[in-house]
Amino acid sequence: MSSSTPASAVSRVTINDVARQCGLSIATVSKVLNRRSQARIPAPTQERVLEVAKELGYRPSYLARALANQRSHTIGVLYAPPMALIPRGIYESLMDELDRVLSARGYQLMFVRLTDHVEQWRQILQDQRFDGCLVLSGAPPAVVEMLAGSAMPCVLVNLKSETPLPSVQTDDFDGAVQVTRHLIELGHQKIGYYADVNEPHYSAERRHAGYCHAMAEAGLTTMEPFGGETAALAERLKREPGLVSAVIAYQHRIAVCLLQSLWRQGLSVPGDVSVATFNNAYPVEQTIPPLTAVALPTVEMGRRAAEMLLDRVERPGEAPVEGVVLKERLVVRESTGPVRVSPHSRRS
Amino acid sequence: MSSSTPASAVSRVTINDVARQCGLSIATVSKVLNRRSQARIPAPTQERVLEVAKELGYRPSYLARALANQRSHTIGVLYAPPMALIPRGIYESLMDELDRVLSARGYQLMFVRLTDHVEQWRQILQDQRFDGCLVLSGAPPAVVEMLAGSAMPCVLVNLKSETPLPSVQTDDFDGAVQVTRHLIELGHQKIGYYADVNEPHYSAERRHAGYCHAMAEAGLTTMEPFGGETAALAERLKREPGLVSAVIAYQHRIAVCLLQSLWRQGLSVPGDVSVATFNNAYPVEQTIPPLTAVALPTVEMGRRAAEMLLDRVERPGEAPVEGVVLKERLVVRESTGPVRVSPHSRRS
DNA sequence: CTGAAAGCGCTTACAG
DNA sequence: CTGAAAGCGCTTACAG
Repeated sequence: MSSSTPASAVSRVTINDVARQCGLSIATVSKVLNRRSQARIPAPTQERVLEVAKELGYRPSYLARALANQRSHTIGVLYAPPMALIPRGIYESLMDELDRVLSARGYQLMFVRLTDHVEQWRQILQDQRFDGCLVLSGAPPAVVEMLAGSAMPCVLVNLKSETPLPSVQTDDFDGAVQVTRHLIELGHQKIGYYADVNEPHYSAERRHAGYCHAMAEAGLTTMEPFGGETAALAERLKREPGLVSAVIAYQHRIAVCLLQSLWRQGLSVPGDVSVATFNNAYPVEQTIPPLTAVALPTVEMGRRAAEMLLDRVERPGEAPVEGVVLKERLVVRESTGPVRVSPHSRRS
Repeated sequence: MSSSTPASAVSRVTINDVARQCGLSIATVSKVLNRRSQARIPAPTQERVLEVAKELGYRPSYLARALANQRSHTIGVLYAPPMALIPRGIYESLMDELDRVLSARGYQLMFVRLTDHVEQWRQILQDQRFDGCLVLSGAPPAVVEMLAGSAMPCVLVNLKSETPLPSVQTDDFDGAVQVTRHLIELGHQKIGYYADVNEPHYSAERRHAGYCHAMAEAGLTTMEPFGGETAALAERLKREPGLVSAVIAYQHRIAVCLLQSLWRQGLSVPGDVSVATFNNAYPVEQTIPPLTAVALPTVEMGRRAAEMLLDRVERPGEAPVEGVVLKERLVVRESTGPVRVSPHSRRS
């Protein structure tokens, strides 16, 4: 086998082989295989083509077909490391739904890592391999700008941009209001908010704003958000028992860490302090105790993003730029409970 | 804009535009752009081509290039749902490394869900879009068979097959021996093994065999593996305090559940029972207490798999079928501790 | 050093 | 109803 012949191309059967075997032209074979209704081809001919194609194990070349059609039926999914290849948590089910919807309509997903090497992805985004693309949160502004200036249909997923591009976002303000009200209803008055300093995502300010809104609405005083390491926060909560009786953590990963840090300090949840968070993603159900969390509508996000994108791909220029904002839903578990009269005085 | 013109194709600049602008043929432009060393093209000509290409924003078409070269520089990653789109835990860093190595060598990854709809993926695997593929554990035997019968270069990742195909696996037997010995050194004698009934993976028997081996080696009696729900197991451990002083769980997810179930029963870890597991993946470091776990060499798995595949893609027919088996490494944390003389008699 | 031409494997007006 | 031919955008012997 010569090194210039890819193994995958060995003795490949093409449309020519099928045509020859049938004694027909490739044009006719193509029409039969693509079920062009306007070309009325007699049933017997059709059957023969189908039969021969099957017999020969003919598979149309994706590359040739895409080139001729000027359409690849491939959608790019753009994401930025250091996020893991597939961003953790919420994206699992979102991706699954995206893939489900798109593959049902004949499209394939291709993932693109947005590395520092700008030329690499810029190339990929412009080399005709995608019919459209989905941009996940975390993508650098340069990507969004480039797409805004190009004709490539795209939808931003869980991402906000200055440039007007279609997007699917979540109502984090409302989610934050929901979880804060939940704590207030449990009798909490001193409720802290634990921000994630590493997160430039749009939800950061919306969640904090929602928390502030719900607190003000109930006539409660908002505190300066906590930050830094969970260990330091837990230690402080231990030292200052009356500081807060509940903490809302910006997202599930830091909430999980916080539970561990509180455990190390001997503080019980929700006995000494209630903990609630955002993102109803693994492992919030398996923590000790299970975490009360605001669930993002991940499946719906995936579905809407996929549909919006396909609309643009299949009817370019028709769909207006729209920003969909989906509601979140509170899932109450055991990490939040009624406030105690005397905050962990027992222990301290 | 006509609906027959994809938005992404609008006013696309091709090699013809560049050639015309330069007053050269497309052949020459192609040579310059591909840096064909044998064709000695004068520096001034080269510069002009490069300049014009840049000025026009020319990007070679992936489809045309791949079709002409009979090489797509795209690698398929085959995985099976119900596994999440990206299988959880260990695959995050494995995928990241795969992608890193492959993209450094000019290849892109494309993910393919192996759904029930067999024709769909069979099509994709044979339509010339991939130069090779990686098959992740969980893929149905039908996929492996098909690949074994085709000329497509492929490597099985963390997957065992009847058919002789190149693969990267882990030494789960040895990993199990390591963790069992660790518990034995801590003084444990009654060590249980908690199997995952839903897991047909090859590691299942190897891990159990390694456990049996280490137990026998120390002259200890192996018990029948536990199974079923973690809640039931925890309840049983509560009822029968002397049953075991340590449990090895088949994988991290069930270990995380087990910790929660033990907590519900009021059993302390490692005070009442030590817990160890496999897969040093999120969230084993954040659990209460942090889990002792056998780490799979995920980064090395990714690297080896990528390299083995590229060898086959770039020099077809040369590389022999090989099965690489990589060592695992024990990471000791707080969920395992010395055996207690009187097993949680305090409580029961 | 450069280019005309064939080829990669399809699709699609268009003409018969 | 069927097929010759042009076209999708490249690469690569081959000839000059």
